[in-house]
Amino acid sequence: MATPGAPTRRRGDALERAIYDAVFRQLQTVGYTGLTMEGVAGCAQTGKAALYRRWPGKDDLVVDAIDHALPSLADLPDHGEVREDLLELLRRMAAMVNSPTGCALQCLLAQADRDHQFKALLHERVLAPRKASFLAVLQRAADRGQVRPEAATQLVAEVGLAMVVQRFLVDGPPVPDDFVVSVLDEVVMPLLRR
Amino acid sequence: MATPGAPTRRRGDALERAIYDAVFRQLQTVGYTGLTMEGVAGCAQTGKAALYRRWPGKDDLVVDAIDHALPSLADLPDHGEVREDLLELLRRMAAMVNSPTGCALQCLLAQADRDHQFKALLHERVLAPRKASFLAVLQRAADRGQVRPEAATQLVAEVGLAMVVQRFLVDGPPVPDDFVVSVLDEVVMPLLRR
DNA sequence: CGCTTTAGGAACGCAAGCGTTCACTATTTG
DNA sequence: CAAATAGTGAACGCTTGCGTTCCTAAAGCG
Repeated sequence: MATPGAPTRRRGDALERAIYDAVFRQLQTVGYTGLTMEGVAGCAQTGKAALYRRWPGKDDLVVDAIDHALPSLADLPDHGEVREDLLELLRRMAAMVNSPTGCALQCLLAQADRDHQFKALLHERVLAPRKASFLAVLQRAADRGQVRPEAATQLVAEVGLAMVVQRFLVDGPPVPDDFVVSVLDEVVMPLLRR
Repeated sequence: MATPGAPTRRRGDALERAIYDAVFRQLQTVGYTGLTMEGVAGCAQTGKAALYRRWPGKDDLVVDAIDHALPSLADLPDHGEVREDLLELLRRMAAMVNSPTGCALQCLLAQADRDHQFKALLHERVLAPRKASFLAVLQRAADRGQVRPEAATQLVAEVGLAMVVQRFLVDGPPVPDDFVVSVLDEVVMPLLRR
C-alpha cells in the first residue's frame, strides 16, 4: 500500500513532528488563546487521544513545541570587524523573530503575564543567550581596542536586541533589514566609538 | 440614610469607577485570560446586568478601563539641561509601568497577539506619545547645541523607552530607579555627546 | 502471518463563561 | 410623595473547550 500521494497513518516521531507543526500553524492563525487541543488535533489530522497520550495539557504541549523549534545557538561570528560581527548577531535575531518561531514567541510572551514557565523559557532560551553573545563580541572587540572599553557592558549589549524585539512586538513581523542596519549604525555603533 | 460606614448602592459614575477598579484588580490577580464578566461583577459587588448595560463584551470593557486609566501626557519637562529632561521622561515611563496600570498593560500586550484593537491602543496611547516627547526634547537640545544634531532621530528617541519596556516585560515590575539611571547614563547620554 | 502497539475518529460528561432576562429594591427626580 | 430610573442578584439556555473513553484499523515486529 502506501501510495505516495495518499497520506498514510503516521506514528511515533513523524506524528510528533506533525503535531508540533500544527501547534505553530494554530499559534499563527488564532494565537495562544484561540489554540485548543481540538484545533491542534484537527490541524494535525489526528485525534485528541494522541495528544493527551503525550502531554498533560495545552500549556505543556505549547512549551514543548516552542522549545523544540528554538534554534540552538551557533558559534560566534568572527569577521575581525566589530560592525560585521554585531550586524550578523542582530540579523540572526531578526531572522528568528521573522520566522514562524518568532510568531509563536509573541504568543508565548502573551501568556507570560501570569505563567512563570513561559516567562522562564522566554528568558533562558531566547534572550539570555543572545545577550551573552553580544557581550562576548563586545568584549573581544574591546580587547582588540576596536571599541572604548567602558562600552562593553550588559546594558550596551542589550540595546540592539531590545530595539529589534520592541519593533517586532509593536509593529509585528517582519522586521526589515533596513531597520536592523539603522539600529546598528545609528545606535549601537555610535555607542562604541572611541 | 447613607451611613458613612455602610456602603450604599452606587450608580452612574461612582459605579463605573468601581467597575474599572475591579477590572484592574482582576487583571492583576488572574490576568486577562482569567478575567471574566462574572468575576468583575463580583469583585465590583454588582451584577452582570450593570456591565452589559454599558459594554458589549469583555474586550470593550477592558479597553475602556485601561484607556480610562492612562495618564494624560503632561507637559514636557524643561530644566534647561538634556540629562535632567530625559531622566524625567524615563522616570515617568518607569513609574507608569510600575503602577497597576503597567500591570494591566502587560495583560493587554498579552491579548495584542491577534487582536488589533489592543495593539492599536497600546501603540497610539502608550508608546507613540512618549516617543514623541523624547524626540521633542532631543530636538530642543540639538537646537541649543547640547547634543550632536545627527543624534536627534526617531531611533535614538526610542532607545531609552525600549530598554525600560524590555526590562519590564522580561523581569517584570518593578523597574528600579537604578536601572533607569543606568540606561540614561550608559546608553542614552553617550549617544548624544558631541 | 499473527500479535502487539498505537493512530484515527467519534462520543461522552463535565465545567466555565457568555449574554439575556426577570423580579426586586434603592435612589433620584419632579 | 409618586413616578421614573437604574442597581442587585439570581436564574436561564447556550456554546466551547477540556479530558476521558471506546472501538476500529493500520503499522511494526517476530
